[in-house]
Amino acid sequence: MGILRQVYKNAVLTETEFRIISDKHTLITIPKGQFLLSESQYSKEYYCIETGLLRAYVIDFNGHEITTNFIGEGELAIDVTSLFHRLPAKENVHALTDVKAWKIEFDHFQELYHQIPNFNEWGRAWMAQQLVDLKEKSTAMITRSAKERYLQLLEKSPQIIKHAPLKYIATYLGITDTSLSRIRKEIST
Amino acid sequence: MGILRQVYKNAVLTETEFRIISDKHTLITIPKGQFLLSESQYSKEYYCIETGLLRAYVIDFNGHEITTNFIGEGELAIDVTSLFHRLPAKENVHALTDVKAWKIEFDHFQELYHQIPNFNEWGRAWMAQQLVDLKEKSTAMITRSAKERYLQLLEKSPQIIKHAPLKYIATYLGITDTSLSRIRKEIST
DNA sequence: CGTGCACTTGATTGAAGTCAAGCGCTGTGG
DNA sequence: CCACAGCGCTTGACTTCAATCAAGTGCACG
Repeated sequence: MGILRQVYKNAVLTETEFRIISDKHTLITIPKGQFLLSESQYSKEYYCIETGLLRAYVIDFNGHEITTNFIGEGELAIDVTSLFHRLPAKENVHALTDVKAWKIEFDHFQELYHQIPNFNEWGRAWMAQQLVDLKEKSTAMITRSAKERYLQLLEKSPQIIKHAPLKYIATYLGITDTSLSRIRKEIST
Repeated sequence: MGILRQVYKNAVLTETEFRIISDKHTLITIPKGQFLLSESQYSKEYYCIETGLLRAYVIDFNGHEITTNFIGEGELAIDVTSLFHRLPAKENVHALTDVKAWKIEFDHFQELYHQIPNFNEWGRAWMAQQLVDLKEKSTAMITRSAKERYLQLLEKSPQIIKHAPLKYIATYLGITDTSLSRIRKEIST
């Protein structure tokens, strides 16, 4: 409830519109370890995270998992391609902790999207923001050392460092778990 | 003209709708070297490229240019953040060759976006595709060697390798011009 | 109690960066 | 018309960051 206000806070909505939107969301719980989405499945909904932490990852060409994203409170667990392009998902999403989340069906989302112009605007703004974030991560990969990227993540999202296992954080940062372990050692001194 | 059909080919439009949309575009020419957009400016339009090649880049924290994108025929030169969030641009965009492009004002785009639902859908699909492409580039940065990334670019976009100077391609691939020169040498044997 | 998982640590290797010099164009001004 | 400055690219010598391989520790859990 509170979290939905936060998720949609950048949407310019009347109280009635917000009610219409939030009524389409249902609260669910996801036990630690469970998958919200697996590769090659079709995604039919997205989730606004109320509490807990999730991880999205892909399998690379030699079978290694690469963490592409962590999804925490107030963020959306969504596979944009699968949902909007109606294609099989390339990503896997699973819960790193027990999770409470508000689920919304794509069909409902689609109705609201066409019915409420400011919800439509919100959707575009959200996508634009995703692009910005990803671009920033990309340039950081080029211009920053592994240690700097770790420190940046630590500052920006301490709850990830706190709750996610080292090996998942390592592939998110684009390094091996060995290197991340050494970085931590170096920092703690 | 032809290129606009290509740009909007994934939009489900009636002939009339397509006409309404393409009428809002005006053909312009951009001489080699000229900037379409500079850092800290506000972007008020976007461009569908008819012919030629452009480069987008950012300046990193120690003053180096990092190429974030090349934009060629049938692609869009656009700063999503600046245009949609009405914020100063973080990117610079300039022409690597003489360029012909169809320009459209954001205000016109915005009208069409609200007036033609399938144009709206097209916009969302385009953004979703941008996200996919950027994610792919990100994971390639982690999982592929510099040489592999270069070969991938060579295969997918030979016109970039052909027309862009080595130093621009290097920062796009996340390496130095020295390294790219060595990679080329190695490949040519 | 032992098997597996998360993480650490050491030794070595390797990919790419840095610094610096040099080559071949092009373009411009004396 | 030549001189030389600047740019785009190459090459060599050396360094460095992170990967790899391998062993070891501590802890959770069946």
